[in-house]
Amino acid sequence: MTTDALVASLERAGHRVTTPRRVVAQLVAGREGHFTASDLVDDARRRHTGIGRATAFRTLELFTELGLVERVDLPSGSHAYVACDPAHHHHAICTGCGRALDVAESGLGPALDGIARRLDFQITSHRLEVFGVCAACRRGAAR
Amino acid sequence: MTTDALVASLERAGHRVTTPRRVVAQLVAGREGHFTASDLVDDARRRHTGIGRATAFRTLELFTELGLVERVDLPSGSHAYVACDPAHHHHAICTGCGRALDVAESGLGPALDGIARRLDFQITSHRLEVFGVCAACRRGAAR
DNA sequence: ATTTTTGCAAATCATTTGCATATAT
DNA sequence: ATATATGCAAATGATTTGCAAAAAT
Repeated sequence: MTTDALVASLERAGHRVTTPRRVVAQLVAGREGHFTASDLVDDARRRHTGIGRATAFRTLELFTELGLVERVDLPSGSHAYVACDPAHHHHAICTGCGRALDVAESGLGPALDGIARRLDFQITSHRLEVFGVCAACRRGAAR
Repeated sequence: MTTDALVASLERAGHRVTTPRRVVAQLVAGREGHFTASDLVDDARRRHTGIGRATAFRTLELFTELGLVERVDLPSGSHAYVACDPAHHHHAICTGCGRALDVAESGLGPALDGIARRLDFQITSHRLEVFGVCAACRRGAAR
């Protein structure tokens, strides 16, 4: 996800393109793995952007609404964000490098159908988070 | 999950069985749906148990470690707990009544295998949360 | 006796909000 | 011009921690 793509989406959705939002977009685009809101705030301060805490949170919230960023809950219980494609999907989060790989939806359908049927439960939404080690980290770790 | 079962598990795991822990066990056992730690603290105060905030959090953490209670992340992003069987499983959370139904693991395996293969990702754990409306609430709502 | 647990109050975090000012349209 | 967005600092909420006193083994 590039800075430009983030900014373009903002504009397309009718939000104002401001300098602070550009900066946050840049910080988000520059991230590899997942990060917390506070990570981003620290990042902003460290780089002497004049971005305030509130703006960082608000912009992150906005990006989340637009589906440009997704909020994930780590096993530790803390909240993190990852940049992502607007299409619906899930993430496989590598515990080695923190990167999030996109998981295509396919494959889950039958399992969800089974659950719905067995429990007589009408599913309206679901969330799958997969944790593990990515190929690169497996190779790296074996070094 | 009964108070006794919770207390018995505590004992079995070599933790001291204290009055505050009994009380928290009772409060947990008395809950129907999911609840936050703060809910429990309020509950404790309302009933004039002498339980402090810290104890409530610590006991909840202990129960979680023992697998007697599970921490779930609601779509809102807030943390909640549900009493549950120690066996590994997931929950289907009803947005109507807040109750959590147990989801047997079966059915997810193939989907996870597919994900692991497609992404070349070694899965170590995963979390599935399903949200929707249970049969009782559907009937109730249709009343 | 000894170790674990408790309650309290204070500390720490994360996140949100009010509001006057600044900025994008 | 006007609506929207910003920064600040203060408010809020959730959770954790230090520590002396209390309770369980």
